[in-house]
Amino acid sequence: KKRYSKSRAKVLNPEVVVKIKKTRRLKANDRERTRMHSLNDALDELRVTLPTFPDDAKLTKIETLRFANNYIWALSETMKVIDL
DNA sequence: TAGGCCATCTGGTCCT
DNA sequence: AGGACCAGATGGCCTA
Repeated sequence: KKRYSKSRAKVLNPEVVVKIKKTRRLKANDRERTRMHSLNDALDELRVTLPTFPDDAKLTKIETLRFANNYIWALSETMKVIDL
């Protein structure tokens, strides 16, 4: 006697499978978009921390990261001097 | 118009 | 299993 009635591997209409895959992808895309937006928000917060002239063009992502790195380095050097 | 920047989609891998 | 993270691909927009 076979009893797959409770089998997890339900045989689904292939048309339905395609539909499920599509909706999963769309959902994943949506999450990915949200994730990238939050990354960009963090980058924006970092930008306002950095000292720039008001009429300067907005720093690009890579510029922001490099500048931040450089700025932190400069500040820590300053601290070293102060500590002397 | 070539090159840089960016947003988005996608499939693979890792993590919970 | 499903979500998070990641890197590559693609296409749009801008400007030197």
